[in-house]
Amino acid sequence: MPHQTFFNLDTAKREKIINAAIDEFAENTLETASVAAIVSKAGIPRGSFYQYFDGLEDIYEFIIEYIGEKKLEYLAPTMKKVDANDPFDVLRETYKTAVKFTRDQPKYAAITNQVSKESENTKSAIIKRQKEKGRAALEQMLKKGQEKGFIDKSIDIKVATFIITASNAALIDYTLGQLDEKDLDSKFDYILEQVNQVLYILENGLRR
Amino acid sequence: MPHQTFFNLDTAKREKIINAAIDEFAENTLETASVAAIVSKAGIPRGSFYQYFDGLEDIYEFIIEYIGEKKLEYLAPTMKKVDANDPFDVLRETYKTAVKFTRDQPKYAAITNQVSKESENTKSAIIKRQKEKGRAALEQMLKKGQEKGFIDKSIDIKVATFIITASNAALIDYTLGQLDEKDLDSKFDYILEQVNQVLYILENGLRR
Amino acid sequence: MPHQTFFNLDTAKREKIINAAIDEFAENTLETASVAAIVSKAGIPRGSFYQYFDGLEDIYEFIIEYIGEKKLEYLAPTMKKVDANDPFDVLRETYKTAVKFTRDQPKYAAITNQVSKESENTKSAIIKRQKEKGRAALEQMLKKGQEKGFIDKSIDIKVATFIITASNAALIDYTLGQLDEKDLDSKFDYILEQVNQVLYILENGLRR
Amino acid sequence: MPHQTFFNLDTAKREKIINAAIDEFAENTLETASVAAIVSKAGIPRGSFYQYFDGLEDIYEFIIEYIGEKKLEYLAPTMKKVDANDPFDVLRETYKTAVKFTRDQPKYAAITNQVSKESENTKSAIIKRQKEKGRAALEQMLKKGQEKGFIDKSIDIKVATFIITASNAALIDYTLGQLDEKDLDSKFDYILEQVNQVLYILENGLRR
DNA sequence: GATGAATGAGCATTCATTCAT
DNA sequence: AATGAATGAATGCTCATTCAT
Repeated sequence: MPHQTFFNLDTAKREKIINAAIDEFAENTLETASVAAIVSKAGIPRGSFYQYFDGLEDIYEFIIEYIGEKKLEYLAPTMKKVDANDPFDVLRETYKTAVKFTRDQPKYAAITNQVSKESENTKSAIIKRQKEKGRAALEQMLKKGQEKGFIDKSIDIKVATFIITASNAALIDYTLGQLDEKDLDSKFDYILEQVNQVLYILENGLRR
Repeated sequence: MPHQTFFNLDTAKREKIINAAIDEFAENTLETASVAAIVSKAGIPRGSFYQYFDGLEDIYEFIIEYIGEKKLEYLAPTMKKVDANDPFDVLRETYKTAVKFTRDQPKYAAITNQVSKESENTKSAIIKRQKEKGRAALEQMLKKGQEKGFIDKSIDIKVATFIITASNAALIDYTLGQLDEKDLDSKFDYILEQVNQVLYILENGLRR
Repeated sequence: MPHQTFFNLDTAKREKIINAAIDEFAENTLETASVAAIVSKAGIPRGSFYQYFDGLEDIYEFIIEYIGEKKLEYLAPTMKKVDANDPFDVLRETYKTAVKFTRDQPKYAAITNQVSKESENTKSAIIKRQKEKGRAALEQMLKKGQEKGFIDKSIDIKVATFIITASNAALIDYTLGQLDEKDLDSKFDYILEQVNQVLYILENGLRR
Repeated sequence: MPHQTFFNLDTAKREKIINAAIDEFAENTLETASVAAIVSKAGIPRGSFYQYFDGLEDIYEFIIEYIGEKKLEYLAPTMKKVDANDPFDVLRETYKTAVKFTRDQPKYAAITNQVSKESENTKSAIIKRQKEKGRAALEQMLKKGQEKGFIDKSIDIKVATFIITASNAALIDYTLGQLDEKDLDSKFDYILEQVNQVLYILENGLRR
């Protein structure tokens, strides 16, 4: 966890540091990222960095958490609609929102993407928790759908969550790769079309 | 690509080097792996390494290819059965075989697993090709299934391949994490059960 | 020398700082001690430290002097008995008292011990003075013993002081090492026995 | 222990490194010495240093051992004379030789001096061993003297060794301090005079 | 006077790669 | 072709001290 000193900083400076770190972690894993790059991007002295953080891992975990919250905030309104709707419609919309998030915040998505690729048996408690959080939100949604009779009762919701999570992560990764390029808008439509097809299969697979 | 000098080596020495590299890459990504560790494990002089390879990336790509072939050899017999059978039975068996491969050759599987996590827009042509190869084999299988009327005609086979690949990669990752532990056999059965549930959903989703 | 600000502090705070410094210097030399550790142990802000002291060396010298006084207070009553007694009995008792001091105040002794190891040509005036003080007290005692005819007249008292100081410092060091352990009491008796043997030799060497 | 690579170096280079290290350790403790200073003095690249040694501690221990041997070589001829002579004559000569060593090789002596000041309960096995070696040589000498009836039978030789070692170390330290200055020769004579007085006391203390 | 953040020099260490033998 | 030493850039991190509030 960052030291109190970090939270005492004025917002502008804190954001400069956060953005520098996001830049670095969007382009690097924890292993290839460097403190040197972050302090240089943020324009702060090396020593200050260590007054705010324990080290690279510390800021990494902070950023993971920070981005995780942003993504959840982005997706939550959509996912909440499950109470009043067919869960497959909500799922479809959620997928779309996730793809939009990737388009609008590619750096954030790149980091989220890394987390999703982290091995299930990672040592980092924060990454574990973050992965769990994402899964939990989806699981909750599916459970409700099953209770309301939309989803085949014989299906283990944990397994369903597993497949959807995996498919979604793969889609995000695919999207990130595509969106590097320029003709962003046509690509975007094409991706949403693919999303629909993925959902067509999953819906068939799950629906009662 | 390794230099000719590497292929001129007698088999024993070449394998010593290959095994050392496999050991290293099973426990490390390209970024965290080190030439130092490989030459030390292989017991060859540092200079020799550079006489055989251009550098770390060079041997990495060689190993990726090497392992990819091994895995394909392992899976091919199962996948070929598609000509005479219900493709879902074959898919089920293929999943099982993939999980067995993970159990029997955890180092190989760990490396394969890394490849599957490599971003779609990786710069490495070899990794791209390797990922493509795996996908192609599966796609071929599904296409046949669709032609024979087992799979819903309206489904885009590329998308189906996408979901199955993603689900499978996630399963392998999950399996690798579990198989670290001791009560291997009971774990193994449990994993196969999960595989069946995943397949139940996918089958429902795809079958005509 | 500490600034006036330090002496203006209320006793409780001043002692908190002194104790923190004693802790640090008991486990470290000047070179390995750190301001960081002292302020952390004392629970005072970094900036305050520099308002009280010029730096590490400043507080070090203050502590050396502080401890030196404590030790002298501890030993003085014993050493003063020389007026009415055989100086060798007093010397014997002084050695014992020094060993007791080590047992009762191991931190103080550890610091004293460091001073005694400081090179004769140290640059620090305070350490020089402190070493000199200890020597002077002993020299005074021996001189009286020689005047009263207990000590061989042909012996240079400075040289006698030299040997006794060296032997005593070595004994204290030895004692500190032993007293780390648990069976303190039996160790303690053993050490006093060694002290007696050292004194047997010195007495033979010095007595008329 | 230094790596084999270090011993493979040609003598000139190896000695350049040894001398650089001796320079550094003569003026510093292990804590204040730096790899940076050694490589700069030796004129070798930073990386080479780590190809020869594990780190600062490694070269430190090597130097301690190296110097220890040099000193023993220097003193051994003198100490061996004990077989045919009064041990007190030999002790006197040994002290003189030790002082000469200090004058002739002040850097070596400075390092030896540091070792002698190392706490009895040091963690370094090499320092422990080195201290023990010095003690053992002296103890051997005294034991022979006692057997031949020169030394009081009731004296514990270990204790005698203890006092002599302590006195000698203090003398060396004193000598090093004095020899910094210029009028080396007159100082030297003065020191030898002090040595004689120390020995006068010790001889009285020990002789039968 | 109290505070605690800012600063950047300094350190040990690792590493891939080159090069001389 | 084999060898293994040479190289120096790069990294994470600590620290005493200064400075602004």
